[in-house]
Amino acid sequence: MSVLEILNDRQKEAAAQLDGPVLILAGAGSGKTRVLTNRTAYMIDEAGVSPWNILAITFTNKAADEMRERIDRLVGFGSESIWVATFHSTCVRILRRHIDLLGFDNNFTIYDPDDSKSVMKDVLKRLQIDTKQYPEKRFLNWISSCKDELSTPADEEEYARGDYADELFAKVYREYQLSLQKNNALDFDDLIMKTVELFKAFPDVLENYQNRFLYIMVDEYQDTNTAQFELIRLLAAKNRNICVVGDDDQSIYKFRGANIRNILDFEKVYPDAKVIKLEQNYRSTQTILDAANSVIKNNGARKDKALWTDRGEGERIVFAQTDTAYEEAELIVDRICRERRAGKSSFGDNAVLYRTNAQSRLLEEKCVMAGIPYTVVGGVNFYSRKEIKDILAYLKTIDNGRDDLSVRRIINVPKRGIGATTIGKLADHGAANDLNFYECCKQADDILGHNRASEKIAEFVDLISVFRTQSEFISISELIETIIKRIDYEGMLIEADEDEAKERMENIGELINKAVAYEESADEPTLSEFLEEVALVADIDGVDSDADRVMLMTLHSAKGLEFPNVYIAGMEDGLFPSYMSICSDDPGEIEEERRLCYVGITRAMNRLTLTAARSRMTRGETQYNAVSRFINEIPSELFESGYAKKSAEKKPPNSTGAVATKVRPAAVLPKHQKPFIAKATAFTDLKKGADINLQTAPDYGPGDRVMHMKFGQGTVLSVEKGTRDYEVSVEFDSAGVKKMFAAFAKLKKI
DNA sequence: CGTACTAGTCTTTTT
DNA sequence: GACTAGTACG
Repeated sequence: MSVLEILNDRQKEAAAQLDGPVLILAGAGSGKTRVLTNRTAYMIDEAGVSPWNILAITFTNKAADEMRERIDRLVGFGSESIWVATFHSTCVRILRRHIDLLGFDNNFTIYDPDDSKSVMKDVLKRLQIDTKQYPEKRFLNWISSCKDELSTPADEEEYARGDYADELFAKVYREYQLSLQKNNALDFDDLIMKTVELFKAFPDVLENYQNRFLYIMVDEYQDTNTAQFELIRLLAAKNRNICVVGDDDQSIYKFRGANIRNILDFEKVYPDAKVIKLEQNYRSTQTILDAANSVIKNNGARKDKALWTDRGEGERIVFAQTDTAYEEAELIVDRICRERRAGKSSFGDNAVLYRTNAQSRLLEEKCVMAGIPYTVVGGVNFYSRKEIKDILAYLKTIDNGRDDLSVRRIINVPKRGIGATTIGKLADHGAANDLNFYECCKQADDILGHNRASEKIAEFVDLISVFRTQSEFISISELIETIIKRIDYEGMLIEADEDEAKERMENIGELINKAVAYEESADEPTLSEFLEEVALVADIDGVDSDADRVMLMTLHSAKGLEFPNVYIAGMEDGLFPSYMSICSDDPGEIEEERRLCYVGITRAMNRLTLTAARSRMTRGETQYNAVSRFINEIPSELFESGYAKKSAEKKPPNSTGAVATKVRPAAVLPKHQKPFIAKATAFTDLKKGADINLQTAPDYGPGDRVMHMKFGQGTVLSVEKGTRDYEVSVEFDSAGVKKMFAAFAKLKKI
């Protein structure tokens, strides 16, 4: 049976059209991932395309992993040699090989926004620019937009001509780039821009990739920016087999440079493009779709679409307004508990979505009080935690001594008696003699004279060189453990704050787990590659959608996901749509918020609950907000009666009968928990398939008690033989049921 | 050189 | 209200 068999006619058409440019306009819930995966399977199994010639680009690692897994289940073999990756990791992969052509070292480091900020501070200080008048953020945002648009410092200088402010910006941009280059570092935006630069400057390199990627697919095309558009255009220029999938109504990343014209004008750029619309929605009830459609139709320029479903009317939408944000959180938590007690849903069926991360706090508090297991997506990124950044700075220093930022971060962590004066002297010397900071440390004796300070520096240099030597012989996880022990990081944490220390050490434990997982999944694990994977992790990537937990996240993070029950909190004018968008002169800003609302509504499969509070605390001040205009855009007959009253206490009528509310579609998300980032496998080729080293069977079996580093004690439920490893399912006493690979989990029988 | 306090910022969303 | 960066002082 053909892999296309299970698709509907439109989907089939989209999947079977392999040659030439293809634009798939895929409405929310119309099965676009299914089309992409089955299209790929069709290429390999039925059209004789080599997996090696396929490139699939997504925005998040999570999406990439899911796509690979689903393809894997469809094709017999070879899926591991498809290049499935995010824009950023694709570019890193290419730059690692060729960036020396642009004057960088191939083992460059990737700076996160935090690092970029430090560099910017330094630049502004050097140029003696008053940060009160011109805050760093403004420069950084502006530089980021330049890079999204592929504009170089030279372009900006040219453009500025005479205007003082513009010239200042251009000068800062130039200085900032020089600083990065000196540190042998790239920021996130550079990854895309430099790759385009590389392809334009070295056509032979580009051709090499054009010859490899005969078939290119891009997911979430509505969110591409100019640089990404150009990257794809270049790669596809020779063979023109480019298939893009997206939904202009779900374009929600304009603030990050996404250009909605990329999808709206696809047919202008590729006049011979085949355009296919997927309009049948398999996710939501008619009521939910009606609500989504009635909101989005208030937007101007959009591709005409009419989503429909045969799932029936379903339950009405609930709207509830409370007096305070506190009560709002209570109401939501209350409903979730009640539903669950009534056997109508499990915790994992529910997601609470909101506009701003700050809203998560109250919801979290209420969940804790009610004893509800929950997961917050986003907020403070795991990798921006202090302890993680410290350890990573050690690793970066060991890996690439040219990264001044990392060296300076750890030179006095833990305290070694090396102060700001000493660091300043070394940094000045470095700037004057064009040396990087670590080199100056090595020559501290000459620079500072032989004294206490230079002795301390020498000790530090020794320490790093010992680690460097060790790193040649031991694994990354062992290296981390060695560092922790050698510098007594735990002791340092305990001294700083005993209560916090435990949690911080647990986070480091988690980092070690991730290092182990990486080493297991990579062909030839290297420290550089590990560091780059870690740099490109998104909040949503590590989320396990199968755990029975309520999910709390921003509307942005929710894109691409679906849940039986969705709550959208904070439906208030000034919060959602945001105050900024309401005040803006550009009506496009409200339209973007409306698309965000559309995304939120269409996440719901069976039931949608919208809530608002009359007052809430923002920045320590109480604000009184009106009900969101988006609520008024939904026809009142779609709401359950009792709308706008204190409908909290009112029992929802569940007599609609048309739709069974307990149905949990099988297609939600892949089953097994991903061992961290599987991106490394994205680039392995067929060699690996031939050389499968199956783990030896674990020494435990169903019923045995085992111990896990992070989750503590638990009971083994099952042990299944997978393709590369044994997949173990364990019920932990405190953490619930987890599925994991035996090799990564390092379970100990007890 | 290290600590403790203060002032300022943040809150729109993120690879 | 929380966190951070910068400053003054021991």
